[in-house]
Amino acid sequence: MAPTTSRAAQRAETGRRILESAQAEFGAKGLQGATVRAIAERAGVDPSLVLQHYGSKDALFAEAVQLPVDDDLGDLGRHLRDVLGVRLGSLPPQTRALVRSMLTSPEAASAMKHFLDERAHRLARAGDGPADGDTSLRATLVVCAILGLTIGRHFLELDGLDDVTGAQLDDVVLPWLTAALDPTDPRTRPSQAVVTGSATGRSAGTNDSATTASTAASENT
Amino acid sequence: MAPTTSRAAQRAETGRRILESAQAEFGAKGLQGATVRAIAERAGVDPSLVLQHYGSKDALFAEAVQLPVDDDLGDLGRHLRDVLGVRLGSLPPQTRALVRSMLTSPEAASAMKHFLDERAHRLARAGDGPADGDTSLRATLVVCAILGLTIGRHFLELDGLDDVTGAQLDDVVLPWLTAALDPTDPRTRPSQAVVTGSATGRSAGTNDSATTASTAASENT
DNA sequence: GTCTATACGCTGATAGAC
DNA sequence: GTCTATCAGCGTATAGAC
Repeated sequence: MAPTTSRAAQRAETGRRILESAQAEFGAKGLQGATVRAIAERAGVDPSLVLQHYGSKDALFAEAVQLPVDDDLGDLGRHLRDVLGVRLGSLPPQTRALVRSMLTSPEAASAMKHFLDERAHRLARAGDGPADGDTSLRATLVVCAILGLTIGRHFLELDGLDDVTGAQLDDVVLPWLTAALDPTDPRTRPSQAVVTGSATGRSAGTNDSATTASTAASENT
Repeated sequence: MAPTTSRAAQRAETGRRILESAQAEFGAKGLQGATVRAIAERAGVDPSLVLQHYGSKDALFAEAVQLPVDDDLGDLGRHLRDVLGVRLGSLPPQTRALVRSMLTSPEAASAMKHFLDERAHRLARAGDGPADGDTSLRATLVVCAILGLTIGRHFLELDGLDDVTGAQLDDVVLPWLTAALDPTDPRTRPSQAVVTGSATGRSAGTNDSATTASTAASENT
């Protein structure tokens, strides 16, 4: 476009293309699976140029998985919409690359751990309820649930998540997640709390095996 | 022991040791990261014996990630205790190997998807509430949350999960998970949020102006 | 600045000696 | 039955020609 396409600008542009290709390749194949040759081919450059720009494959990976600054943590609903791709077309390439490699690369695992730890920490502090001993656990619950949903949606493509609507997010998922943060919510208390006066009769159906497990609290390690 | 320590029995025993070593190695390094040589060394046998017994590395992996038949799905609390290692010392080696590789191996991803899909399906059918359109979503929510907790606990070692007690499982995690399955819960419908104070209404502006993550999400091949 | 050629290690897998 | 020796391929990374 501009007539002044200096060599430095050209090089920077090439570096940017390489980085984008690396994000895509890392996001698809992971750190080990992605090869320098494939990244170069995707970027339309020579393999040696990739190492020329970023020194090594690991250094390139470290650059490629730098997550965008997570501005507004408070808006859980927006974040959930982004992460489930209801609003975004898909996951951001940095996130996809980091998640893809977090189980097989110690560096990626560490980066993801610190990212989620801080998220949980900020989420715990943002809670308005009294900070009891379970506060950090509750925040971590939410963070892990979002992580599990991200994987189930974008990496495993589970059947139950392939067509979630924004309405379902607001009506089902979001209330459930916010409830986990509230220690006073009846849903996160020991005994089943029937708040409304028998709204649907035996809605708590204790004969169902899924709800009977909270009785035996004797076991420990 | 028996006088008939035949060569066939010896061979079967060797094969079993190889399989155990493979599970441990796959669980630690993943399918790509684990090498036939390392598996053999862990088992105390020659590398060629590994291929001799199982034909190929992929075939060995397929054997190694055969999850134990999940008998009683109903007992969510027990499953949660197992999966978080509060009861078990750690994750079963098959599970660990499969989870470790599910993001980088298409075969492992497919195996995990089908496993979780069936789990969610059975969980949805076990619900006593009326099967509305959100039933499969609710069951998948629980399944994904457990998956996320498993990863956060055993693979990322998040701070908020490093010392969960059985009591916390019963008092906060379990009620939260079971609540997700119940559509008749009065708070499973849109209610006021706890933390954000916004984004609870369904029609909360879905078209924000500044989203940092969506900038680099345009390019693809 | 970019590409060619290549060094070097490690991988899975195979054939044959003991 | 088990192990030794080896092959063929692909990986990253580097040195030097254009």
